[in-house]
Amino acid sequence: MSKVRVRFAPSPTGGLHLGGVRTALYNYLFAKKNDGAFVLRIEDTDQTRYVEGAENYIIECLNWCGILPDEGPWKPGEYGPYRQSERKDIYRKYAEQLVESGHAYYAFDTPEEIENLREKLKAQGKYNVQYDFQNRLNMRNSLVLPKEETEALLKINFPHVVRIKMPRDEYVHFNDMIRGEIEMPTDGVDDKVLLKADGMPTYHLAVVVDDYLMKITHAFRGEEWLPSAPVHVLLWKYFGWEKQMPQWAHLPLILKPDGNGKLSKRDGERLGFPVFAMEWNDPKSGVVKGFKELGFLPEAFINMLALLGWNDGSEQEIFTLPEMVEKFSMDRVHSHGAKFDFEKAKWFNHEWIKRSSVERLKPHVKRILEDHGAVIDDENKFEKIIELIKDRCTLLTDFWPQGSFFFVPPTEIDTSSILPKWNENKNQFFIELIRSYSFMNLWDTEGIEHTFKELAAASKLKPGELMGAFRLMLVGGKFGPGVFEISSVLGKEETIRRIEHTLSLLK
RNA sequence: GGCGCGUUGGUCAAGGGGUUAAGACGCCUCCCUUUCACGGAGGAAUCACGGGUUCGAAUCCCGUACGUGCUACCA
Repeated sequence: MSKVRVRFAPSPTGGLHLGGVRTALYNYLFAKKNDGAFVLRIEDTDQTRYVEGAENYIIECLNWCGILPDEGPWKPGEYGPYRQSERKDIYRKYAEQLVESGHAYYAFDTPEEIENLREKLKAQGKYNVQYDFQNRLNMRNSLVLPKEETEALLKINFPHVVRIKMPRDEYVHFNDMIRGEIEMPTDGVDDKVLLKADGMPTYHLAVVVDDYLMKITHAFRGEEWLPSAPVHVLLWKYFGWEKQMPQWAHLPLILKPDGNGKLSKRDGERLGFPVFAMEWNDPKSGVVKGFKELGFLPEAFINMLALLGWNDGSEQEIFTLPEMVEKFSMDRVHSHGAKFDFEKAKWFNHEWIKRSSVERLKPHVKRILEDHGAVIDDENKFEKIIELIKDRCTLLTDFWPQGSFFFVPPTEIDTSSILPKWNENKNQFFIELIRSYSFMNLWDTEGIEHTFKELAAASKLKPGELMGAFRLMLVGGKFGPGVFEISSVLGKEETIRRIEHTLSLLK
């Protein structure tokens, strides 16, 4: 058997959304699992939808996810070029080959003429308004025109397209790795344009020619392609490449969390969660944040995505990329769509943060804290802080609200929570605490706690009555790790300073 | 409208003739913690509907409903 080769073939038309990343991920997993090659092919045949910068952005996203392809426009292998626009000259020859063999034809109809056909058929009450076997003989194409006229039109380069001549009353069979044997009637599909008037191929022609030329063995794409699959299968057959046709797998859709339909960029804006992997700056509509900017770890992001439509049959939900490579199989991918659940996505991230080492988290957290103006001058302290608060961070961005008090004294100290029970005894306790603390030489958690509790006992106060206040002084609120640990990280001077500050507020 | 694909708690899902129908998210209760989380123990909640086949159906078959996709010189 020949070497496994798969491809991810996005159009550079905008941000890379969840569904796209998942398709790329499944391609990656399948390729690695089978010791094959993962190819990136840019499908930029629609020049009207082309967006500057989208290609590099896609590569950056894949890189962030850790699933960079083995071949692609930036890293050519032996099957380039990897942009379809740069392969333009290849396609015409194949389209003409099809015309010669009688499986395709030239069509000279202008867009207006086709529109007229649609209008006419609609007026007749017909629902199937298609350029197909029922109508093609009424149109201006090489099927009805005399041979000389066709040739004359081609000679003067009259705008034309090449259309496939879909057979009538036939069934196309093929095997889908997820859905099994599929049988589809050819009647339902119209005579798809294969080569456009501008000389560019449509998806239908390009995908077949390129998959063939690039020796693709397995072709994975979204479920939305299923209805036109007969066109592609027929093309493989008409070209005489049937034996090399890749194994198909049509991936389930990722759906909106609430209503119905495919997840779209708009849904993210509407429901308040990202749909892109990384921030995308659209030339027209502006900047849209991605999972990365929101504080997702790439490991968590792809883990979550992989499980949206696949599982290994066990109860395991947290997988590293190598684990997924090992466990992945296309026949365990679902045949039905899944609604995206942002809450669950965040759970994956939380799990990953909890399980990640301080070392792994360090660069991310450092960036986030420094963005808020924190100065990290003590590596040991910094590591200790991460260790102390990582369990309570769902997103990487939470490290700031959860840890800012380590770097900056709390600006808001809500004394109202302790004021009702505040009295002179407590005030006196903290005054003495400052004194005791100032005499301490070894500033460690145990010592801080011991001193605190001993003094509390001497003052005939319960530690519980005092710790809330102590926490408030250090943190500014009712949250965070143990107070004595916080104090030990903060240092003696800073601890005393914060006690004094709050005491002054309570006067 | 036509054609395709699908349907297990609110969501992700395991299970593919005999199960008390796993597990996870979310929600609720309790424990731990003199904070907030983490962690632990519980709880509520599911086989779309109707017919078959079968001793027996969530599981196989047929309908229906619902959802979703396609129906472009877009991918």
